[in-house]
Amino acid sequence: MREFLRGAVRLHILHHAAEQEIHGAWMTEELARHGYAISPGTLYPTLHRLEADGLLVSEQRTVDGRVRRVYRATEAGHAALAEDRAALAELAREVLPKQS
Amino acid sequence: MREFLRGAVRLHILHHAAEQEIHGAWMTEELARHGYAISPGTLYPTLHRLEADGLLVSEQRTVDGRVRRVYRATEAGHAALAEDRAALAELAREVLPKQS
DNA sequence: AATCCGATATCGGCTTCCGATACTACCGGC
DNA sequence: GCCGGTAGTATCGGAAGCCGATATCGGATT
Repeated sequence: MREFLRGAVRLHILHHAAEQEIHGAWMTEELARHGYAISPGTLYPTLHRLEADGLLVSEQRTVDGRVRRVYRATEAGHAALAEDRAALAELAREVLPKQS
Repeated sequence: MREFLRGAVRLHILHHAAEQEIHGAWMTEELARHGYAISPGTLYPTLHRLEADGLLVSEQRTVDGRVRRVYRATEAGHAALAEDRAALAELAREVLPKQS
């Protein structure tokens, strides 16, 4: 059984897409940097889903002669991020002992 | 797409099973109290999985003439709880702004 | 012994996961 | 201007998980 990886990935994506443009490969690295190994078979469908749900918008862009699909959070994406953060904070309050 | 409900449920279960005996119906209420609506079709398989993974042990017990299956966390369950808490804390540190 | 009730278990259809593989577009070398 | 390399994205297919609905179970009540 996997822990809350799914939610963590979603949160990270929204978190970063809310303040800068992201793209799949970069997101993969960023997540790996935080210890989350995500396979392309999970990441790309997740991005597509977030876009289909209206939380992200994407645009094809060419950078250094490479084609990328860059994403940014929509207004709804920002709202969803805020909600998720609140849920996370509450969860932390509930099951985390005292605290830093 | 669902947020980190799955992980939250797991965490809550381990959290409570680590300090007292729990049973399915009670856990359902407790989760509902915190805003998590979980269906029996999710909860019971989850409990079974946690037990199959050696994180919980169960025992049939009769309380007030009602049969319950009560669960407690094993040693491995406590360890898993600690890990999950650490992961949660790190996630919170990463994506939560400053602090409450 | 029939019924009720709290509690647990299972079923079926759907969504999601994720490793592997394929595709696309651009590059440099020659 | 073809060829292999490479970065990045997409898809496929089997397995796992989700969850509403329904079934089952065991003790209590009458």
